[in-house]
Amino acid sequence: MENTEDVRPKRRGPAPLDAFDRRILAALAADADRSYAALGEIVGLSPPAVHERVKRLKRSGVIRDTVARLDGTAVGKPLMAFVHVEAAGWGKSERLMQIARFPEVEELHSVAGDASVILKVRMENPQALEFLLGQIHSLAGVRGTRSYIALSTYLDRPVQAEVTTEWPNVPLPPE
Amino acid sequence: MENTEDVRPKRRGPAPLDAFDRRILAALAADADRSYAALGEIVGLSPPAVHERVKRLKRSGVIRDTVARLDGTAVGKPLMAFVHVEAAGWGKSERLMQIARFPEVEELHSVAGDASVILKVRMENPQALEFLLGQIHSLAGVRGTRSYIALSTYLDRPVQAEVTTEWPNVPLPPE
DNA sequence: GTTGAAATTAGCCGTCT
DNA sequence: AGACGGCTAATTTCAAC
Repeated sequence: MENTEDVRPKRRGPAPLDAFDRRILAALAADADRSYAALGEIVGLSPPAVHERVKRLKRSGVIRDTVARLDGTAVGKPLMAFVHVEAAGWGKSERLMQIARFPEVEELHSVAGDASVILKVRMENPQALEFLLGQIHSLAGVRGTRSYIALSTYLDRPVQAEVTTEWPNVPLPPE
Repeated sequence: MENTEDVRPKRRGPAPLDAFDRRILAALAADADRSYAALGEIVGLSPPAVHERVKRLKRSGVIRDTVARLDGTAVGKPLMAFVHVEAAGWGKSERLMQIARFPEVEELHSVAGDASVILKVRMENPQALEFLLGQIHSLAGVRGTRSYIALSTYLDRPVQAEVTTEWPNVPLPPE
């Protein structure tokens, strides 16, 4: 055979995740406070094997980081809101990025839709939100904002490793 | 003295967080993969003292859990979107709650504003979003939805223990 | 990937400051 | 309430198979 080594050299892009990887990721996304031994029991591997895979998944960036999730109310931020920012020009100005410096701002996305940027913020009270909105409005090119204050949070979980497979037509099991 | 024991018995509500607690929470929210010895160095306490506090913070619920945060694209969900659901009656129907069963749904909040419910979803492709929107529209009382597809995510971090104190007038440091 | 052993670390006493 | 010492059990980590 000749000339096969440059056609799809080995694999392009990141290594695909096998069933073991998926199970490890699902387990760690649900609770990262687990020993490799416990993980091994869950996914069906030995502790060193799990350790090896976790190390690889971290290196490759599949696992971004592992963090403690705090209770917003307990740390003095009972008020959560999404803020839609409508920018005149093109949403991503360097100045706008600066609002990420506020610890109250947790997420910042540019989006397609009738908003240029969506922020997720969490703060002490409405006054703090008012102040932040003032800061945003003071930026050049900001046409307006719309805020959606959370009344209740029914679900708040990290990225799930699982995907919906029974597809289509899983007509939402009644109750 | 008489009759002082029922007036503010000791303390009501959760114990307030002191400066050490704040530092511990900030460190763990940024990276939960730390030994108590390392944490102690950061916050200025001995390992046992840190251990004691972390245990208390977990018991009291200030630390909800510690999780691995996965890369959406790497797990096959490159498409993130916020979906606003406008419900006819009162947003929180039991049926609507059932969409939390989809692993693609990460957050579900009822909000004040011109949307009854806001969902954060992450999925494989637009077809998957179309399917999910179909499921939502099939629910009784759903008047309509508006979707905001994320083009770029500039910030995505957990609840921060810090709060903005230099307040008001921190005019967003120029670059 | 598995097994088995070594080096760290976690977890838990006391007691002292 | 925290520091310190030591102690045991558990976990991480590295070795060989």
